Amino acid sequence: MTTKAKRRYEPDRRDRIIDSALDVIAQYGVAGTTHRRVAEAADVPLGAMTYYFKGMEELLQEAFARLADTMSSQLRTTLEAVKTKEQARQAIIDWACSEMWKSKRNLILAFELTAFAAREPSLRPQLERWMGISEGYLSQHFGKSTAKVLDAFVDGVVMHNIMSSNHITRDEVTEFVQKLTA
Amino acid sequence: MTTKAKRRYEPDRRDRIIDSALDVIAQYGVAGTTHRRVAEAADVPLGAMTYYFKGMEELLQEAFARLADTMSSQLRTTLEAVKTKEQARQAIIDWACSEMWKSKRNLILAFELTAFAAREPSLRPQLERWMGISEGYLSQHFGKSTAKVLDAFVDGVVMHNIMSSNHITRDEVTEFVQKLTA
Amino acid sequence: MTTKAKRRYEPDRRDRIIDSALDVIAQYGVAGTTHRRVAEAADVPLGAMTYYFKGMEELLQEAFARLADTMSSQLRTTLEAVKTKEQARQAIIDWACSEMWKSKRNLILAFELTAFAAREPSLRPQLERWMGISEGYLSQHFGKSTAKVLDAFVDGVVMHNIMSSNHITRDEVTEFVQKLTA
Amino acid sequence: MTTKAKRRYEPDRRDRIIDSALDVIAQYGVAGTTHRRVAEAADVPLGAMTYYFKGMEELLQEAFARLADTMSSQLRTTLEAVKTKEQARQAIIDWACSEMWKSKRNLILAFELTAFAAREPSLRPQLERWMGISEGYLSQHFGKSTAKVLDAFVDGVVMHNIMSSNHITRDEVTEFVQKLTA
DNA sequence: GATGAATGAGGGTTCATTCAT
DNA sequence: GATGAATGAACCCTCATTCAT
Repeated sequence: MTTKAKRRYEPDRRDRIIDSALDVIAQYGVAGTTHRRVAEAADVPLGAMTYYFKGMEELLQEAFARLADTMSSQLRTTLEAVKTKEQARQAIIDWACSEMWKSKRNLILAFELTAFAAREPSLRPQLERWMGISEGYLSQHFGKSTAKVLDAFVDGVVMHNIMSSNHITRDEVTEFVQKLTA
Repeated sequence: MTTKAKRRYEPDRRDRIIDSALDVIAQYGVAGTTHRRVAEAADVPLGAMTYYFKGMEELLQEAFARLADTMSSQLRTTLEAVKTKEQARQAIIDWACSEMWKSKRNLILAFELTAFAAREPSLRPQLERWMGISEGYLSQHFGKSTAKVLDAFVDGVVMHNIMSSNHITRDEVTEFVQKLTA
Repeated sequence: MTTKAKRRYEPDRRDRIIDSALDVIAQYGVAGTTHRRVAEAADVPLGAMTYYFKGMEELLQEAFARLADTMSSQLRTTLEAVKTKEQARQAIIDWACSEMWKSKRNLILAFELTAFAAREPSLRPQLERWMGISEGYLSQHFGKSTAKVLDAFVDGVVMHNIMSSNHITRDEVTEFVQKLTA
Repeated sequence: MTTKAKRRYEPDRRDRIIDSALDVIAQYGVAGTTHRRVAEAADVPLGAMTYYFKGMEELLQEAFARLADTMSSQLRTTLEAVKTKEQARQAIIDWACSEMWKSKRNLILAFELTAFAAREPSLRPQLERWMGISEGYLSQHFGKSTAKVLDAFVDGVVMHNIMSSNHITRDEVTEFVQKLTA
């Protein structure tokens, strides 16, 4: 009878909380992320926060872990269909210019994650694995050096395009990927 | 015997506080940066924090402004002696492999800054100016596209080398800078 | 042995806090009323203050609202049994010489309230309602002018008797109420 | 050469500070009266506050003392020309309806003062003297009882007229003063 | 299992006051 | 004498966390 329906039998509350945590981090930064804000964003009672997570730390770690997972799998999806060197070039260009980076949300999260991971050793493996993905795929088609460098190049382009208003176009990316992999 | 010395008439305390703030940010992140921690790091009384700065916001902004300034001027120093295209190549390689990035401190700060600036529009200009420096110098020797891309490449290398344990060597950087600027 | 008892599930804590707030205001003035002092007076943890009240402002407003309520209802009790003009005279005299004003507490609070209300428009309605009560009752037995004036007279007597040591006696009050209502 | 002229040889700075203190009290209440606000209102350096006054307490006391003085002397001026009983009646009516009470400033100050004096015994004598003034003059023309009561009546009228929007008119005051002094 | 009322540590900030100049 | 830079105590308030239900 009350306006606020009781909320029971909700299997993936934990998941929803994690997603909401990422939203809150994107909006307020890790600095401004509080149990209260996340609870409200996820529409769960405050008590649920420490019921599902041992503490703020655990929540942040899981949130960033999920972020890394999500991005990794997107990247993987882009890369795993690759058969030829030319497809590899195309895939890496696609990724650099992906829609994913059009919204600032993901990049902000990536920066927050990076800064956070630098202080939270437990996140390092996840981060390294993520960063290793493209190298893994790329090294099937190019040398190891080229793979590393291509990877770094893409990261740089993404960062550059978000931070600066002087964008690098798809054509420019294409041109230089050609040069790097000639 | 370390009694609390009276501490008056100390010029450039403001400066010391800003430096300490950067130290604290590097260690605890913006999230964990508090007046109390900074005050202790700078060895000034708590009251000094809001005496010298209108509030936490102002302190963070000035800290990041200084960071941007410091890095900018280092970068400028590296680049301004450049006369020939070959020197430009060398300078950019030097910068990518600079000692500056050996300590995680600066990179962590750069990430915190970036994430913070994304939410603090007042920091954007400073950040953009910083990011534009190398492009400015590089475009005197290469085309505009190449300048942008070189810049992104260097950022990517730096980031890659900090985040991943699979480092890109100086030789590799050199090789690919050659290719990009051929 | 006065260890700090655990103190949960205590109904009407909010009420006790409000009462304690009035005590503190009476003793230290609004100027000297702090969360800490009230918390100690009410024997509740400091955190309870802003848990039960959005802020100091809300606490003060509720405290003064209660004061007005309490006094209003006492006044009403005194007046509502009145049937005849003579009873009305008696009631107003009773009120002027009421025990309520023997303790300075209530008068001090009344002054603090008045001064506070002058700057806090949200309290005005409550204050006006309070001031209108006796007029309402009195005007059933005397003219409107007389009601207003009787009201003012009583307020003046009360104030005078608290502030000055040269008291107005009950007999004197009686005599002049007779003259005013003759 | 600076825009802010040095301020020297200013004989009555202390006085100006006291006046400004009353302004600040009227605007913010004793609760909101700080050295900084008074210093700004008086346009004196902050350091002057504790140079001229031992502390906030002393400042408040002197401010309220001056308030009492000012009001007393105005009252005295109104009353001292009185020769006949009729003039005394007129004078007291004038005072009750005086312009002084038209501005809320003075009444607010009076309330703040009263509340403050109740807690600051050192102000009591001043307050009693003030309250005794009109009685002194009035008792030359009426009986002691009547004098006391007239005094209280006037105070009540003033208070009523400020606090309530249901004003007592001059005619009504006149009518009841006649009754009280018949 | 799940909740939300309750707590107290610690946050940013203000301010009366001190004291070297 | 007069100042204002400097201090630290105390302010209000937020929040992660606990625990009785």
